[in-house]
Amino acid sequence: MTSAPREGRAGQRAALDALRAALLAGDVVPGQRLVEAELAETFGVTRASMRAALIELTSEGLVERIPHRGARVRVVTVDEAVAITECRMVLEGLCMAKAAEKATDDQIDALLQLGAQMRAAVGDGEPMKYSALNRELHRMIREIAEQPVATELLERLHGQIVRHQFRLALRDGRTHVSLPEHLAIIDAIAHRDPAAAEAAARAHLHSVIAALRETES
Amino acid sequence: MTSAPREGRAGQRAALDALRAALLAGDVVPGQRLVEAELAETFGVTRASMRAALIELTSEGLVERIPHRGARVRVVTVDEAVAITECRMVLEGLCMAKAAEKATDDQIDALLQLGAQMRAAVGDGEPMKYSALNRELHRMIREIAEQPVATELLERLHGQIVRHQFRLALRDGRTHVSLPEHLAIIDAIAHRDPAAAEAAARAHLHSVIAALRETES
DNA sequence: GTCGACGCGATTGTTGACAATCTCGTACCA
DNA sequence: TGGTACGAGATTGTCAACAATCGCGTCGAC
Repeated sequence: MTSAPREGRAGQRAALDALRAALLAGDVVPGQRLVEAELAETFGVTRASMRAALIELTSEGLVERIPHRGARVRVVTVDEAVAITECRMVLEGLCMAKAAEKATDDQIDALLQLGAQMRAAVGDGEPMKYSALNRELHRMIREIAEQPVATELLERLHGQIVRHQFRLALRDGRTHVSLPEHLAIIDAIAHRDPAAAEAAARAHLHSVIAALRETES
Repeated sequence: MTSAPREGRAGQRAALDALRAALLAGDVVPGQRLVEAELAETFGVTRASMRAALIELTSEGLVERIPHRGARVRVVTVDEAVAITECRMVLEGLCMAKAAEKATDDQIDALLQLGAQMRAAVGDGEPMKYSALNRELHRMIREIAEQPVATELLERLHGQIVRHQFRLALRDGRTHVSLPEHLAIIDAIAHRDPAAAEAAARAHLHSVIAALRETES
């Protein structure tokens, strides 16, 4: 269990990972105040360690810190989520173009297999499984692309909008829109066509942006 | 002067800004050790404040911190600089496309005027002035694009490669390659052509990447 | 009755001291 | 002579107490 508080030892790292996990899992609601002393006791570390963790999470964009007024869970508006997704769009496009250039035959086989699993998950009406496969697909593509900078940026940006992503995934019929877009990406990489891969990535995230905008009624 | 050490007051922010300025200005050589106590005394803040600043600068990618072994100025290899520039390429492309969509007549006038100044600076053989105008151009475009997320990412990435940028700017004839690329970007935005603006941005940074690669002999 | 000043409780920011860990030079041994 | 164990010094990580600041409720004046 990562939630087991370890007294003192490696306090900062423990506090950082524990709080980040809690934020990404949605255990704390956006806008909620994050009082240093309170969190420190919860996670079994000292206030200094928790303070360092909060500073780092602020840099990651998960937490908002105002001088002398404390930290809160950062609230990401729909407009910000759109801006973030626009950045993800071009960065994913870069990764997928590079993946199309670099993919080995084995890696392409793995991608095709993953695509088949995703198709099956949608056919069987298993959105949670589809979502997990989706994450695995993106992770695998980033691994193939070998673009560490883009990978880090994408992971950071992803962390900021997990809440919105989650809400999107719940929408009915979302998987039926998403699936062919992902299959198109896999197809383009399988054909080693960087331009098509980038275009497919952009088309996919354009669709995500449109869906995001629909939620702001 | 921002470099004047203010005792105690707003220690963390002061330490952060002071050290970041020193790193960006190249006052400390890459790989150099950054001892907390030493820096704290230099900048007139406490060790805790300097520690917080180092954590934040680590997240910004300017500093490398190893547990129990201290912090050092991060060294960015040419390969990393290329990867960073690839990311900048797609993000700048996004900004310029958006700028082409959103630019007002006044803003286009300002861009054209800046372009004329840049042309003049190159003609007069003033690379430092050209470099300053260059930065101003990119800043202005980001302002027009109104894409805060991309802007922040670009500034962060830029900070990591100032040293390489600086070395590039010194190369003879670099401005004569760079100028027409920038003028093409301005032209595309002035014509409100997002696709052309993005293509011009990419062409420019492709050229920067090629120049970077040439430096790794 | 409304507006502004004051003070209290809560929370963050800072300080100095202490403990844990690492680096590097030195001595010892095969 | 080469290699390993040891220890001193330096540096980071941790801790608890103290000072500064902020939000908010209360009180008083007009």
